[in-house]
Amino acid sequence: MISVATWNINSVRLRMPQVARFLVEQAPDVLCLQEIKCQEQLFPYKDFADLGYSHMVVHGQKGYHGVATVSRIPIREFSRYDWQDNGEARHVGVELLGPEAGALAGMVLENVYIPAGGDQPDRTINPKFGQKLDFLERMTRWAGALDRPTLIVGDFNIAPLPDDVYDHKALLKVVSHTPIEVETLGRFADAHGWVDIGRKHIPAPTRNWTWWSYRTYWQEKDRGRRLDHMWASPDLAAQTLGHRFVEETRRWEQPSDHVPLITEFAS
DNA sequence: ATGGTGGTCCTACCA
Repeated sequence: MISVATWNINSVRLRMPQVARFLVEQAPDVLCLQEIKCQEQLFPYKDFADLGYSHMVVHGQKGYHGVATVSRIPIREFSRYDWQDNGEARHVGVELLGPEAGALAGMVLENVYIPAGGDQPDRTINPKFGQKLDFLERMTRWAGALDRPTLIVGDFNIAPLPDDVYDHKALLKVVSHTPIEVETLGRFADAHGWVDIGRKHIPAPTRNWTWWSYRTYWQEKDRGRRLDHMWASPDLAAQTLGHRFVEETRRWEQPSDHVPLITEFAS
């Protein structure tokens, strides 16, 4: 069995103790991080190596965004797309290398941080919302040309299903759950036949939220959303053995506002 | 619940 995890960590340097605890307790073979919020030369390479994750591919940026994939299995950088066409570090892809990767050797693992999109769901008054939709359109064109088993994971910043939020009707006009975002994400899904691993193993309407606001009011009400996802090519999806999200990390000291997801594959 | 909290890096910007 090989396990792959994803976590929007909201500063990897600040939260390295939580990351270490997660790696020790859950022991995924590969971890994809989003919002590392540091340049590549400031990434805590030694901390990960000391934990056994000696293979690292980092796409960093000063202060904002940034993604990294760390692994106990050999990996090599495969891709680094700028789907927003503005230089922000929101993607890195790796290839899993054998023989440690077993049946997953040659699998491509794409780690993405889709833009949040600002507050107003109208591209004419909020350019960030337009950039989010354009980012998804570029991903869709890319996905239509894929020709090898791929797992795409990360913070999609969209909760697509009615049961992916605490109140479907109340959130229809809130960025992350608007019909235009859900439809645009749906076209991305159709472009490759992606399988939503979270909902394959935890079907709706069972709750599997991955994000809770830091704001006190929302936390007290326990109002979350499923913004983080792991989507697999159809052939790869047939190899999944299990999937879980580790909600308890949201209650740890000085937590990220997102929780990690883990998928297990037959190997 | 148009208020509110938290990150980076020092002044706003991003989520």
